[in-house]
Amino acid sequence: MQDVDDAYQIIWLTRRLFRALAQKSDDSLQDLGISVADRAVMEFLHPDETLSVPEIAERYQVSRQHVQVTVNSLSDAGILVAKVNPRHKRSPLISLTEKGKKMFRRIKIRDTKVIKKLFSNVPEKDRRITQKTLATLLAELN
Amino acid sequence: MQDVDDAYQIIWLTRRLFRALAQKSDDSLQDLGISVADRAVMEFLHPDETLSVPEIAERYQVSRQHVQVTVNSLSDAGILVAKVNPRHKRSPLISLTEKGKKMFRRIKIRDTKVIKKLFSNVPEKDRRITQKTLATLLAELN
DNA sequence: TCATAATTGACAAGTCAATTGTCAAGTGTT
DNA sequence: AACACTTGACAATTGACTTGTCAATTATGA
Repeated sequence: MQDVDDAYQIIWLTRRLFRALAQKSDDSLQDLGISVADRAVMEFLHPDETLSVPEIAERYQVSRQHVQVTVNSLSDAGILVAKVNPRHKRSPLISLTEKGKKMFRRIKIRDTKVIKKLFSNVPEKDRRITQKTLATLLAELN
Repeated sequence: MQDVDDAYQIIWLTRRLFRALAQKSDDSLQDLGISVADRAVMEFLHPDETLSVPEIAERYQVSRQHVQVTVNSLSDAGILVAKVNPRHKRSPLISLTEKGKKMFRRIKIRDTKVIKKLFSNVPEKDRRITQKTLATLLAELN
């Protein structure tokens, strides 16, 4: 079973890592008053994407209702704007406001610092292979 | 920023993969009537570990209250037993019953099949590197 | 073109893994 | 014996989702 062993470990580590990362991410976003889910939505729109809610949901692979809620709350906070969608009166196009862009830039700068430190012991080649492996697994699952 | 790019991707993929795996895991465990959290606890006890609830919590890196709840429900289901702990009257030692062991063996066999298929396009060397990288990252976070 | 099907926003309720807090019983330490 | 820690039980809460339903809008295909 040697050959399945690493595979098992990878799956287990994914679970653990996810939780540890979510924790860290949460802490880091707390002072900005946004959640991990908010951040994810912002990522899809940064810097200049213009998408409808269902489009974001599709890329995020999450229910449109869920995205709707976070988009609404980010709009209330002045982080996103809805512009009229010529193709659909009921489904406006969402994008980041200036405030939203500035905020996301700040988030990314902070993240980059943390990530650099986090990966300081992982050689470039290993990063590439890991990235490729995880991407393969995700593709396989879909 | 090329050097941070793979790192970003790895983190993002971890999120996605986690959700996809949880989904899959959930489906696969459904007919046995156990949850992903239940499965995780069983894993710590399989095949012959004997641990108190706080000990499981520590290894799982999760609150003892959370473990307590799942241990209680698995005990009710006859999957775990509590034996008197000579060192602590209030904190019994938990282990798998025969039924629990049999169930976990079944789960593992199923998982192995799925995992083999899932990793069929990932060469052994890449698995090793990925496993090592994720372990490094997790260690770094703790 | 007109009926029917699909998409969408809003709202509601629920799920799942997990957390935090509190209490009382049990333990260990000085 | 006094005090601080550990533990199980119970309760409330959170965050990131899901599913379901309704009514408005848009797309389609006979």
